[in-house]
Amino acid sequence: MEKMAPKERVFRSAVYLFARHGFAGTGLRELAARAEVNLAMISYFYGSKKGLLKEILDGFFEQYIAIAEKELHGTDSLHTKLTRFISSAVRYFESDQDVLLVMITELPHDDPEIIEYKAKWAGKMAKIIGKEVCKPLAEETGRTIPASCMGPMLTSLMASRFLFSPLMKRVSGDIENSVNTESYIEIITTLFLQGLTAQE
Amino acid sequence: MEKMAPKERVFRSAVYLFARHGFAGTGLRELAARAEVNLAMISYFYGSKKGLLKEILDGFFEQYIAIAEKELHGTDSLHTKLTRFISSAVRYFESDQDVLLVMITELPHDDPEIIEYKAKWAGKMAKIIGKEVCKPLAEETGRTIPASCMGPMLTSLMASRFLFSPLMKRVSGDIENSVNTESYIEIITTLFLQGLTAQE
DNA sequence: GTAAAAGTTAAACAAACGTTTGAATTGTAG
DNA sequence: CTACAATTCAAACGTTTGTTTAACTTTTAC
Repeated sequence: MEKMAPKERVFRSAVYLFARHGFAGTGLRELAARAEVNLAMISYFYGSKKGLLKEILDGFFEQYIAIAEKELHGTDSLHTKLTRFISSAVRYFESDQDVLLVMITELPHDDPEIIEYKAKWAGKMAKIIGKEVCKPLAEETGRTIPASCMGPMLTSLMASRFLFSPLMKRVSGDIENSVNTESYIEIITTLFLQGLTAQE
Repeated sequence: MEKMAPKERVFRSAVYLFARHGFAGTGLRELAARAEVNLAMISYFYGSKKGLLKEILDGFFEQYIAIAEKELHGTDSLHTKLTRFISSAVRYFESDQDVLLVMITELPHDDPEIIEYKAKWAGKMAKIIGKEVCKPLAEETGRTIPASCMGPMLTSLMASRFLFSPLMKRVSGDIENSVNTESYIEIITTLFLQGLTAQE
């Protein structure tokens, strides 16, 4: 932490604290202390507390959508593409667990300054899912599931491990030891693929 | 709202506001105003702001676990029991969407006063899932998925619709019209059942 | 070397925070 | 009617909140 630039120290400390105390529950003085930075530097770097949150959310969605575009686009089979996407997305979630938690916990909140931001990204994601997943799926199996349903299902399922892990660590030892990331990816991949393509 | 008792007005207003602004983001004066109650009544009824949150979370977990115990227990097949559970749980989530959102958004936060509460309930739930879902599944298919992984997957999947709905409403019209609850239940039921019992 | 820019600081701002107090009001038994 | 308990109230408590100001230091550029 000492070798980082002050602006990045603030960013990382914010991610850490927002994930654990929530955005509104984190004070800027606590944040400044953890980042070892003067209080005024936060406003100097990010304009405001909400500006800092926006930058965190922007970073997450940018990467998440980049992964979706990269792994879901192309001429491969839906099965192959979804397998690739889930693997990449879960690995990214794991590498940035705190950012993921900030995104999820702030997802339903209706702050007018933040909500347009989230809606913009969600719309972008829905468009990709609709084109690359829902449409091919409908052609293959006849099942029409709208992107506004498919996207949340996929994201929630992939995030479930990390959303609950702070609690699960406390209830039954370290969760990391019970199911590693490889197994987790395999579980939800077969769950999703077999579940979607199954006819009843 | 006018015909309710003041204590319940406070409770419902708290659920409404916590779901939209977050727990830490909601001020007691704003809450008192919405509940049409004097500020001091909140402390009078619930002791403290955190006491109010505890009561909300308690109410959710109590009902959620009651549903799990009722629908998952018994001699029916795993398939039948899971179908029943998902149907009941999703319906409950829908009837109490705001409470569900409060629970999810407060899930990762590590307030020492609240965290034991959540861990207690999570442990109870994990025990039920382990006994009624994971064990039968292992006997049927040979797949061993620990409850600390299965529980979060199930809950997240069932909650996905409601976690994202505040955003999805804004991005593509009313989500309620695109996939109704019946279809949603059917989608995630077959997704989960076919996905779990599938051999690769 | 000097001037402009970028970075950093302590101090202060009004506003909002959760909580408490003690008096006033209302409801309930005896 | 009286007395006791439950409820409601306005007011104030001391903190903490996010943000801004103006002075100061360091870095950058010519």
